[in-house]
Amino acid sequence: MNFYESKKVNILEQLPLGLIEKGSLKTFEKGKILYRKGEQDKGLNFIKKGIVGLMGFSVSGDDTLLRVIGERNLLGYRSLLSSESYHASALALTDVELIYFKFDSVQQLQHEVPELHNLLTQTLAVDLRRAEQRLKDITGKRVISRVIETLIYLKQIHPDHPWTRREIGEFCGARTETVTRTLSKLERDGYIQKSGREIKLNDIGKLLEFSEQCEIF
Amino acid sequence: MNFYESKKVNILEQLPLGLIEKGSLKTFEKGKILYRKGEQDKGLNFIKKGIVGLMGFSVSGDDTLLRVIGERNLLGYRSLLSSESYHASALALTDVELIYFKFDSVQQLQHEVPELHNLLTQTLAVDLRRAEQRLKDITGKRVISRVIETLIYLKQIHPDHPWTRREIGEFCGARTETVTRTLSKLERDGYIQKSGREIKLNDIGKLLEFSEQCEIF
DNA sequence: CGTTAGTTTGAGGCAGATCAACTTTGGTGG
DNA sequence: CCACCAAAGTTGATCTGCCTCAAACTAACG
Repeated sequence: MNFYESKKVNILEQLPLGLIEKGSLKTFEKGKILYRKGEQDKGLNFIKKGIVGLMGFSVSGDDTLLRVIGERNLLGYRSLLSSESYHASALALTDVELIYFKFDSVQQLQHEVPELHNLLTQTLAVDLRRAEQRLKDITGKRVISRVIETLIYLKQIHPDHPWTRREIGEFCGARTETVTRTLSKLERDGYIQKSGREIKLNDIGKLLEFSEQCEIF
Repeated sequence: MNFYESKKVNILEQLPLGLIEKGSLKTFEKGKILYRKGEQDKGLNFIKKGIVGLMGFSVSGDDTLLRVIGERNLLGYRSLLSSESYHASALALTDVELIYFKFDSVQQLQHEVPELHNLLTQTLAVDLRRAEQRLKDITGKRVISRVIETLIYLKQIHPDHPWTRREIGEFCGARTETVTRTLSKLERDGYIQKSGREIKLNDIGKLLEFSEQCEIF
């Protein structure tokens, strides 16, 4: 079980119809900010359509893609459940449609939809594993392994999204130029195929095998 | 609110006496492994005495200190709440005494001690913030800032523990030699005082100010 | 007091960043 | 449908922060 392995969970099943009806629909164009680091808001956002990136922005321009939230997933639960303000900003990586649910407190969530509360606890636990594994990878592994694992992960979440070199780099801690060079090498060695902006992974098993090879001194 | 800021929570208040009596006492010498990555166990460990490090071990020897669990805190809740196996190993950083509570399932925890379940959810959410902020720092900031913030954080958790260069480095993604050099520089510039193996922070505000200065360009 | 773990300092190397110039892609409006 | 343009990607040259290796020193502990 590594960070790039992901089980898809159907959050929708845990959202009672009554709740959904109370939610309000919002739309954001690609590139727009859904919310900013530091803002305080006790609410949940259900991503109906599109992909959202949880971003750690930096003055010097080396932004980090902390988390990727795909369709039919929730956003904002970490802040709600910790009663903290947002620790990062949410960016629309595509055009996004979401349903926003307002809560007054964690207690309300827990009381009104206890199953959802439990599901979110579990999601937090999985997110934490993923973040800590990436923390380990980012210092311990070379860039080629990180790019490979990031490719696999991002493709899994949203196979059809044309992930940019920038996004891949921001996720695994590398510059776009470095990602480009790495992808070129992977294509030369027959592990992937690039056609225009599209990246096709030939064989995930072989890729992971190659990734491990690269770590042996 | 950054990763190195930490609020102390008293878990003990949430542990009913009945539960504590059912727990079993275990002791580990410094350097011993409490549990290993991959093991499966539905239980909680209450650290009665000592400090535990959650470690990401690596064949090449660049280990990562993922989390530090101090006295009167719990360990093992991420695995319990996600129903996953341990994603990292737990290492006794000092001699450790703990009380182990066996659970059959998340449901049991939630049913028998719902307040504890809620507290753990909140803890997960805070841990996730911390991990993601470190993820951002480790790529975006230079080693000197990371060492400074790590010093502040580790000192906060356990002021009296003689944190080693290795532990500091394993926490912030740096080699012991690099940590040594950084600490020497910080001492030369009057920000800290080293006496033997002891590190004294003169002024946390000044340290953080200096940390930010180092990030300009 | 010897042994082991931790610290310090120096010299040299390298993975990946940075800088710069150029090409390709894909969306937009005329 | 094509021309245009901004955004994304590529490639090369150079630089550098931190790692690596090595060797000596110091603290802690049975």
